[in-house]
Amino acid sequence: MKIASWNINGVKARIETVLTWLNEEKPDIACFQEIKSVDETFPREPFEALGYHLETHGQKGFNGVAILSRLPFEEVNRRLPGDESDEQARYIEGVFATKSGPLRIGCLYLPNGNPVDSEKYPYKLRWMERLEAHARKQLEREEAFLLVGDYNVIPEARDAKKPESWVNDALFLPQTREAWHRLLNLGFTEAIRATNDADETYTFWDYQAGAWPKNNGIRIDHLLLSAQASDRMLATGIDRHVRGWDKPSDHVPVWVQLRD
DNA sequence: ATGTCTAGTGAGACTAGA
Repeated sequence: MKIASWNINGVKARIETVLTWLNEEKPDIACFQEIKSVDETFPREPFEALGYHLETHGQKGFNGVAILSRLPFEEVNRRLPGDESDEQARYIEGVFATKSGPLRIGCLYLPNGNPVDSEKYPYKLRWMERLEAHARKQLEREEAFLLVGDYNVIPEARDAKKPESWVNDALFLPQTREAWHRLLNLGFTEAIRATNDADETYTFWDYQAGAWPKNNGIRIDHLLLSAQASDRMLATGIDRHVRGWDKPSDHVPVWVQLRD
């Protein structure tokens, strides 16, 4: 089965692009970030018409996450635990029954964190601590567990065309990458890098300054797999061509195929 | 070439967030 993640940058502005991609790539499960819609006005019908079950966790104006699945949801959890005062819609988790046992997928939109001298950077780091605590707890289940989404983390210099321009950015600061490595070191496999060692492997190109035609990209969308999930990994991919379509998101889909 | 896009507000020559 194919599990994809994509920051779509607004579901209403992207509906035709997203439907075209779903018809082309036919993921079994698709995790979307930045839906920029409240749950009540999310355009459910075109996705349900393609046979998807759909669970959303949105808010007004920005952020927001959603999971589409051909399999029915056995369980849905909204919000990342650890801070009841956090109002930002950045995490939704679904559980599905598969032939090989339960499959648990967390869909996350990790805070950007810029500017770093504002309250936004400490919020990002606290959010990463909460994600690590949640991941540690869920890994104890010893299930196939995936944490996928827009991490807003550039793991290494080779994950940016121009790493020098990111050295003081919240996506690449040492504290950000340390938190990323603490998460990975709980025992996750980073699916893209485990299967693709190529340079210039990116998932985001800014709308500004001709970033796409210059291939001035960064790799910030990631698929983290528990041991039980990575044992079933067959293939991964980045749907880079989608960035060249009309009305593109600034991110492209990333996906992993698991043995059923 | 710091060259864009989306949603919200309320009607902008706007703002926030990314």
